[in-house]
Amino acid sequence: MVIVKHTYIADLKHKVGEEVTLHGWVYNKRSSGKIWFLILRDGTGSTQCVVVGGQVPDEVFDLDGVLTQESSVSVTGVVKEEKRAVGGYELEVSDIRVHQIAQNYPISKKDHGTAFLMDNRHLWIRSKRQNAVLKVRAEIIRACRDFLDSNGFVNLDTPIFTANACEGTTTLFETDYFGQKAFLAQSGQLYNEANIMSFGKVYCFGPTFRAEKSKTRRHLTEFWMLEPEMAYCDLDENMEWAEGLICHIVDWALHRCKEQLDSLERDTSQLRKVKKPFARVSYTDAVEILQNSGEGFEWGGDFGGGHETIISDHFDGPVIVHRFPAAIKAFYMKRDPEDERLALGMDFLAPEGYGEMIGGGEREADYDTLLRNLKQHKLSEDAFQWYLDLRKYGTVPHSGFGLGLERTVAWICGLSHLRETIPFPRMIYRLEP
RNA sequence: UCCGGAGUAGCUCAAUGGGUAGAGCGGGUGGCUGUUAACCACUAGGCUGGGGGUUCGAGUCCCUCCUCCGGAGCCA
Repeated sequence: MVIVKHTYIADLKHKVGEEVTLHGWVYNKRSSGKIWFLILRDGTGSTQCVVVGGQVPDEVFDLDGVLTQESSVSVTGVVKEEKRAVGGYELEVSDIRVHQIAQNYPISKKDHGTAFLMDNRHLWIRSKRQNAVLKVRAEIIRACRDFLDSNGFVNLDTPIFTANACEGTTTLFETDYFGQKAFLAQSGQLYNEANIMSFGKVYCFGPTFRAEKSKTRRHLTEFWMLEPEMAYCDLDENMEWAEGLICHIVDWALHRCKEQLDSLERDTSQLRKVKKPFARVSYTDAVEILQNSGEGFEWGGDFGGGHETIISDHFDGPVIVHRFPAAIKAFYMKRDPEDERLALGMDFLAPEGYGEMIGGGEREADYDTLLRNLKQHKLSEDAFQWYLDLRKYGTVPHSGFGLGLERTVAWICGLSHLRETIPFPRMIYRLEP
């Protein structure tokens, strides 16, 4: 069913010669005495509206001196093809209806600092650039769901209030749950592992919370994570799913977000190079790459952002790193049967220095081994009783991963900071607006 | 928590070796019939982040606190 309530700026090219009414906000205004120009934006784009003295009632013409940036107006006029207008079309105004005159809009047409813009995030999202980024975000979400939905995955969302830490290591936000301690979820994975035993392939997609006091452009305290989980799936197949998902996202964005990526001046040649199969490198070989590049890196450590960049630059494209030292990975990761020191984990590193987008791996499916790992990590056996149950009643090899949505948006859009990839970012020093 | 950097008009930034705080944008007033972050003229707007110190004199030098930005660690 299609509901058409009114005309949008994006549709003007199909309305040449017709009289339409646009509903939007004043983006800019230029006056030249007996003629003035109103740049209107409506969320789908912006267009120039021309107001000519003598061709409209005086009270409409006099709005030149009244309208301010971001005032809300409905503009009626005939659509005209016009080379002089940005976008190629303009509206010959016959009437303007004012909804409200905006007062002292704080964001001007000139440059602003990020601190000021973040304080005015509720207004900043109206800008063309933020509109483009957030549109790409919405399309990437569609791409993720489209890929999984059309590949037999069932979307089952997992709780945000949880009683326990999933990995024990990272800091969690604590809340009061009717007198009991509760934590905000940092992953839905453990619940996904229960769900796959009913549905085979599932995914959850929602906000997750990390109370780490990270202070970098690559971290938010609240971010969205897509987490697929598959029964009867080993590490190799897991990597193929991750690869397929990334390719689908990139493809989708290149086709459906052309206009947005153009306006963000994203060089898409790098994105076009993202093709299957991705390079795969073991942790051990990656360490060798680091050492050969002159980094004093020792086997057993975790990669930092700089290390990831060196590794992905070495492959000039996307790369999946696999089989990490078990000591630096979570208790639920399956050990490599060929080398007990290793865990069957994998990270997907995006090119151009964007680093880790995906982290995941094959899960430990054996009851006794999992119990031993729990104890080694000094986690409470009681709290994980239900999780251990999954290994008692028809356990199977299974794998999954988590994709950081905001990091993916930043990479696709070519942004240097995650704060622009979500409407209202939450960071260590940013809880408002 | 550690290491850098920055706080001056509503916003973005200037201010030579301490010596009367300026510009652009935005606001206000006026002008202009095709403007493209339009332009031109005039105009209002300041406890230089807070506190203390040195000095005849501090935006500038010293101490201290606060806030923000970038990076490290941790991670998606």
